Amino acid sequence: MVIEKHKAVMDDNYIDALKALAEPNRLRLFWLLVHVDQRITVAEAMDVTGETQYNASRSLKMLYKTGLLTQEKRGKWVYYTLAYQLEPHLDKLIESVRCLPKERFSDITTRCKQRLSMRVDGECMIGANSEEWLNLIS
Amino acid sequence: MVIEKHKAVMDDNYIDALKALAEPNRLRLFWLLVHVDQRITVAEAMDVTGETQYNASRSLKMLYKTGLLTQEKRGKWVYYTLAYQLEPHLDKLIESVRCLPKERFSDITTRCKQRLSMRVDGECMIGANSEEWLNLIS
DNA sequence: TGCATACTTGCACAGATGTGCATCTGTGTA
DNA sequence: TACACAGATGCACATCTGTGCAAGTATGCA
Repeated sequence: MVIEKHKAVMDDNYIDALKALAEPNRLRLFWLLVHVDQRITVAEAMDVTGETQYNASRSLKMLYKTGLLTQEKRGKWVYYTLAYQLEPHLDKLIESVRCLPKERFSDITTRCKQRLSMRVDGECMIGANSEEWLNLIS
Repeated sequence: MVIEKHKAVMDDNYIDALKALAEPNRLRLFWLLVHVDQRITVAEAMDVTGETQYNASRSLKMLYKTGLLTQEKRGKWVYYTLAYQLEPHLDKLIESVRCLPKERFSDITTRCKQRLSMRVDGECMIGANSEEWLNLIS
């Protein structure tokens, strides 16, 4: 029974990772984190993806819980980053996402670069839906 | 708009593959097809996994529709086989499944070998839940 | 041609999942 | 200490998904 439970837990982790990625918005967000090679805050994710605060927060949190992302709290900001040195099957899963055609995500890539350009010394300073951001993308 | 639609279709294919694998029973079945290096019929899948005819059929069909499996009809039997030479992101996805710890699937592996031993000249000859099969595993 | 068998599919229902709204927690700042 | 803001979470509801049941399709055999 203990073994059964252990198996179930291990299974669930991988299953949960697949489920987390099997949703277009989360896949886009994760693809971004795979390619941008940068930590990102919830507020930045909101601006880049155009999602609500709820969705951005939940999406990042979900990916974090599966082990695909790491979390780092800095003051009132929370940075999420692509995890490294994972188990082989999770590493391969990330590789799979990395291989997705870039053309699908060209819009999100541009917006992300714009948003990151608003950082100061590599730190996020401005919240979501700010005047500065709206001017930048208009 | 045409581009939008094209993007959606391409996305959906990968998304559907992730969804198809994000279900424990289908993941087990697919893992088996990745490792057994053999085509398999719905009836054999039923015996090996213990699933109903409905589930075995639907699971294989779903995996087939995502492109992860190929289908070959031979008389009244339908063989499903792992697909090769796929797009990079799908290939990596299969690699990911291949990397899953074998211990989780030791039971299903044993049963599959037993079931395949009932073949004649490499062909499936006996349906699901047969006397011969029930004797073999008892 | 009639029947058994292998597989697929439509239907109904229970459980899981995504989303908007509102609220709550935690942190920085005046 | 009071307030503003980043982020997390509970609730209600619509949608999606897995499953059992039963009927339908297709193939082989007598």
